[in-house]
Amino acid sequence: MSNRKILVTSALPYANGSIHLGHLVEYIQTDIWVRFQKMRGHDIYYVCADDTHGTPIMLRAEKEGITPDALIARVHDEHLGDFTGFHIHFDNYYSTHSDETRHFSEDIYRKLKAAGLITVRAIEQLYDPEKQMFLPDRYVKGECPKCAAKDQYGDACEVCGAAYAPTDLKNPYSSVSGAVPVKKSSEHYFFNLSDDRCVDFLRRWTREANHLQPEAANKMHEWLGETGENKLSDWDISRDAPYFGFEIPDAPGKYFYVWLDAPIGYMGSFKHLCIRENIDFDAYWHKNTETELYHFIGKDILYFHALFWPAMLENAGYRTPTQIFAHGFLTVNGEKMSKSRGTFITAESYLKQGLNPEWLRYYYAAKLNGTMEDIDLNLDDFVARVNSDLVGKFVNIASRCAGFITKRFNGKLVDGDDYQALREMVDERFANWRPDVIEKAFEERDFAQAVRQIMKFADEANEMIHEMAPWEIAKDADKNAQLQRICSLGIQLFYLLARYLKPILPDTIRQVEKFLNRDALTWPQLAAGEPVSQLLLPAGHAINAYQHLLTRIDSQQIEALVAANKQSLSPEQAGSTQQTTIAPIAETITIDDFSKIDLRVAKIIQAEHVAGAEKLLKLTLDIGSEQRTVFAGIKSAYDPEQLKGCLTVMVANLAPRKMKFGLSEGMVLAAGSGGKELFILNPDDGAKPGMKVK
RNA sequence: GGCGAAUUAGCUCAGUGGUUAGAGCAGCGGAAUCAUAAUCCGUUGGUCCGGGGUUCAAAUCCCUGAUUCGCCA
Repeated sequence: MSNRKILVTSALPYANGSIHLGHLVEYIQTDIWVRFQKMRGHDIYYVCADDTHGTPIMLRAEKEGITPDALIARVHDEHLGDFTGFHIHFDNYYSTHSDETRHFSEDIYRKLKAAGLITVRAIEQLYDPEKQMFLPDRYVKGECPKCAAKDQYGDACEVCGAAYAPTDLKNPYSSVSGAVPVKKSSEHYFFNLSDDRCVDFLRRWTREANHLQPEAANKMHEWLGETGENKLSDWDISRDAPYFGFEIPDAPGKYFYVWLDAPIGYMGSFKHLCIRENIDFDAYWHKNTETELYHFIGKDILYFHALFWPAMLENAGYRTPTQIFAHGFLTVNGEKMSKSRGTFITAESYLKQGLNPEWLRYYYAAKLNGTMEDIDLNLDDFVARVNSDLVGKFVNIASRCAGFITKRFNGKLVDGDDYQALREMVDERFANWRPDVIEKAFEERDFAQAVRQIMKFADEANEMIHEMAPWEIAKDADKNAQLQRICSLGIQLFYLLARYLKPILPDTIRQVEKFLNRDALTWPQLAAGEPVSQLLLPAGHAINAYQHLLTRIDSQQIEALVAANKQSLSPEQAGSTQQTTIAPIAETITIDDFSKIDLRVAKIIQAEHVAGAEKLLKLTLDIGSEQRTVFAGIKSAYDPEQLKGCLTVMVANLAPRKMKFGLSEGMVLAAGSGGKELFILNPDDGAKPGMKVK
């Protein structure tokens, strides 16, 4: 196979937060793939960096009373430490706040400008007069224009889900200073993504040469629209001072938006590596290069990597990525990671609790299949799977054979005719053991498939040892040769498995290399027609004494990990929650006003989903004298089944209202802000349907 | 509201028109004692989300509904 020249990146983690298990999906996925390619002898570089610019970094540094440079230097070290702890090996881990990244940002910008793809126009935004800065959407809070919920961010309402512009918020305030923001106009620089040159190029690029996974290509097609449709808008790439980033050439007080220089950070990091190791940068980034460039990313940032980024590169005269590999999100126990449940687990805490990073690497590998599907870290399954596969199956093979080899044969595996017999046995029994199946799965990032294959062979190896029962043979001194043959076979099979597992378990396999007295294991490669036995250790090879390679996970360790990551709501958070949920008391009314409302105890005799309704449940209520149909907006919090037979309270004299799904004859009473926070009223035991509530 | 994805055994997942739907783990019964209680054999377990359709044949293709998750408005 010819030597491929490959450059690989993982997305740049933001320098404003710790690495957690969700991040690690991507870095572990990338690292496994890179190690696999390295083992096969390809020239491959893996670069990454911290993404260091933008308002959040600036404000956080200010809050901590340090400079942004000091903040990003500290976080850089933390991130790199976390990655190293998980055996993620970068050829370079750099920072976007670097001369190299500045150079390419300016270079690309100038080329786009020269091509007439940059325009300047004034836009109006919210401005914090006290802090004297423009406010990103997330830094403006106020009341939702639709549902009036308080303390909502400037982009979307967390209560009703409405999306809007920050200027739509009622009673807006700056979450930086608390001041009331004012509208202010300023000039912004735009990359003309809607230009035909970009749109036509992207239409082509997103569809051809497997640049994107099929699911991703479909999504891009949705964003691009049909030919003739112009769905893309120009991209605002500038931000006004004060901003931590690179100032735009010839535009004093204007800075590149962090998302412009983030992907350019890939180039910056690689350039830095090139200088250090004397690599030809242009060979990898020149327009007509035959080198390969792959970006591993999360599906959330596809937009930037599959639209903005190739359009920028293409129009600035650089090569575009060979492929974008997007993965899904991580859930823990089937749910979003949650700080209150303790499933928002940081990389640091995992390592600090003394858990083996390779457990996680293996588990992720067993789940990753190269698609954009989310993957679930089920903690019980994690313990069972790792213990069973790695300790029970894989490591056990070495453990159960090595003792005899060391004690009885001084570490020496069979040679001569016995070696020949061993080879024949392997070829007969493992004729289907073709490296290309596993190799193809690794290449396609279908690690789950690779792991299934590898474990199937581990199962077969254990079965084979069991059939030959070396512990029986060992009792008969005359059968020494046979014993050595069986145990040599076990070790040989273990050796093969170790080679396949090396990209996933680099540290364990390093110990295996010592145990097997071998230099760095390479990828098993068989020419067509060559027998599997070609891959074995040579005749008469001597191994070292076995020391155990991997321990099992104790589920108590997992419990401790979750406990360590469990955050009870801080007083501050609890306070703000209260603020949002306790609405002010309304205007005083008289008893007569109240008595106009006829409240009745109602029994829910039927509750069902309403076809096509997002929030409604259809309830049939018994109020003694009659039955009523009521559509209630409580679907987000209640399952129809759990409501059947319950008693609640309804407004019985509310004017009926015609809804899309039928007539609603009253309403049931519920408390709460909405979503899951919704609680219907229950009368105390003894209440009967129809009773008046007063 | 529009678009898309997912839904298969207790758990995690294979299986894109072809025997009676599979694996690993868990469970149950047994064997074994080389191995860190690891291993091996046997076995229980399924409305393939529901309903309808196409077909000689459907987990698989089509329609429809439910649920979950995304993206867009």
